[in-house]
Amino acid sequence: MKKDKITIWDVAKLANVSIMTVSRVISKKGKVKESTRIKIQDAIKELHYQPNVAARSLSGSVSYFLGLIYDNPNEAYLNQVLMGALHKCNDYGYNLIISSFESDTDGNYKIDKALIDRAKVDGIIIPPPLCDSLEILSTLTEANIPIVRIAPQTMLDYSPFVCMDDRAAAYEITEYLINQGHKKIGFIVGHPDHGASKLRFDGMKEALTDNGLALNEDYVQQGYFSYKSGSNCAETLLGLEDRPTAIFASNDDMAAAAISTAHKYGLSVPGDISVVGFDDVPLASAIWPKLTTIQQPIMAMAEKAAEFLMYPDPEKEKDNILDYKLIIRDSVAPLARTY
Amino acid sequence: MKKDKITIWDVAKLANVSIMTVSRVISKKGKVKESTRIKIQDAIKELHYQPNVAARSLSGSVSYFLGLIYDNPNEAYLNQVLMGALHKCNDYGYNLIISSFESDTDGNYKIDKALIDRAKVDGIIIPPPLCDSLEILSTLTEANIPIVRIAPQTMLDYSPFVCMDDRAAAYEITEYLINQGHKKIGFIVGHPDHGASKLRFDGMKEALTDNGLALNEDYVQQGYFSYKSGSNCAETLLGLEDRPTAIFASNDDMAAAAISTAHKYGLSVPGDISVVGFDDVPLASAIWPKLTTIQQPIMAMAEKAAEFLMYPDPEKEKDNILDYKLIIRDSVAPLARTY
DNA sequence: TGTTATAGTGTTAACGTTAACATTTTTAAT
DNA sequence: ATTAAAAATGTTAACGTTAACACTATAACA
Repeated sequence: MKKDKITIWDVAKLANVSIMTVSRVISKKGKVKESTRIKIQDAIKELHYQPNVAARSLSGSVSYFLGLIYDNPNEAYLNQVLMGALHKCNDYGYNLIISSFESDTDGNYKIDKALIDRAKVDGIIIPPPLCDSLEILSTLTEANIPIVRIAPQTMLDYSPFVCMDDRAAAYEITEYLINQGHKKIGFIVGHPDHGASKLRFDGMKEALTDNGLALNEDYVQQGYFSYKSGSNCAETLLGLEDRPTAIFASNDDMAAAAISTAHKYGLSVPGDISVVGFDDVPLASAIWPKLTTIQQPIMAMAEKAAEFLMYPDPEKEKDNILDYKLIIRDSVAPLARTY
Repeated sequence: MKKDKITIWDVAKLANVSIMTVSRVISKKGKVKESTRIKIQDAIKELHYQPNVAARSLSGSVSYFLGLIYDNPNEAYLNQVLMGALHKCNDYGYNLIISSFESDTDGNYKIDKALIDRAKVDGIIIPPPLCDSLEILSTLTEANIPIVRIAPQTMLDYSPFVCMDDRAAAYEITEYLINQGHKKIGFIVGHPDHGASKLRFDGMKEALTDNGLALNEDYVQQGYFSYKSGSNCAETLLGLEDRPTAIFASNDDMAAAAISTAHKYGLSVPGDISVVGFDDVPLASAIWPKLTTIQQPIMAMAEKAAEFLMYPDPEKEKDNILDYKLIIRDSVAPLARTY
């Protein structure tokens, strides 16, 4: 009694056309008279027909699969990328295949071509830090697979990408701190392998300079984007004789660590010390006080990346710098003036 | 100069057998003499041959795709499920297709059969809360798609599933609190739609009873697993004339909220009040003080679920209750005795 | 009016694999 | 040595779609 799988043939029969015409309608290629298109679309609806990906993929030049590869970045970051890509894929009838590319101890990536060959993906989305690995990029290019990178820092001419202006964002949040009266600003640098770390540091330094402030080397600590590294850096910063009145951590995890370290020292945040982060991951609003931070449009970047791959268009690809947003919450207080 | 796609034919020619024999080797079905198997496997390696999923899927009865559907559960939870499923899929040459099933305002799920029809998945992994929706389960069953549920709370006979013993875990962590001298224990209930909420509450009550303690209705607050709801409940609990000395929140997000609320009240944790959570999401160790909580084997559950789907085996499926772990960190202090 | 371009449609052969059945080879049993 | 059974391998036709080309109507022009 159960209906068998519905194929393009069933649709063709019902609409009284050939399967090729149906194919033209579903893949939006070639010309079909408006009236027949409607007839066919009605038939598709009536039968609840869904084209079979495997067949389309096998036969045609499009696989309807997009790949997303990742190394172990921040979990929340990955999640955002994932959700963004997923949404867009679902919208356009694509599927997303996710695969981890783990680096060996030397930081080299063993390229597992499985993803590539197995599913014949139409393109691959590459978030950081993978997007800055020449090894990966060249392998993919050789295999002739289109890629779109998310927030790459190097080799910007290598491929289409989407990003935000890290430098400008760091500049803005630093200036915000300065406007609140802070002059002694500690900075926790991000992971040296992530190009964004340098940009954020640059933006911060520039804001300092433009406001007539000098950079105090003691106030700069090298972190690695991890909570742990943030703790260590904050430990050093807060242990300083003449400690900063504000700390700018290059991501939220490290900022959260800084807050927690301050608490441990009996310092109130933002009463005794202000802290700002970067990224606006869920953690940022799950801690107390809630973090003032920069909201990265991570999901939007992933959506755009997916779009670029599904509908390549050199024109659109120039519109690839998305807006960040300064999110003011509770972790910064104006500096009480001291004479 | 570039080599064309390598197919089963190339392997067959190199190994000097028919394509069918090669097929038998790659899909591990049917009998092949050991010596020929080796010959073929060598050829596969030499050519870097990767079977084409689309073709296998189209031709055969196996699609090499597993589905994972989700409603918007806790982000960290989903991430764990995802990683677990992903790992196992990659290990066995499967691909994972992820799709969100959003409920409408009435809490009903509009079943989008796209996932099912489009990719012909071999099975679907269903985490909570979807795994307790009869609507979803019956649709999938009708469509004849194998499913494995993660931590379902109802209709346990409906399908294979993996879970942990929520009741026992809640019992154990409550008893831990009691052993630290706490008698006045506040409890923040989880979302009423998640069956786990009731189990955790039951475990808590049972521990109370077994230790000769009575349940104080004022100490029980209804939360919804969200940070916000945790804040509200903690607000009520801490505002009580005779406030509890410990709070057991049904998940980490709410526990984090409770800690943050305590801080806002000028209460030290765990000095003035102890807090425990449930789940051990990353947040649990990213806040200060670090949360004492129950570690759910979420990733392991997802891995097991994927395995069940890829290699169904009624025997193995009986071994489906995974171990939790009480993680003792810094958010609980023994109760100072007061006479 | 015929010619020519073009919009619209159809036919057939791939795509790379597995299912189902067919055949050959090996082993075991008399 | 003969036969039956089992093991190993091969042949062929799907699977559902699109590419490439072939064809037929319609429109546009001289």
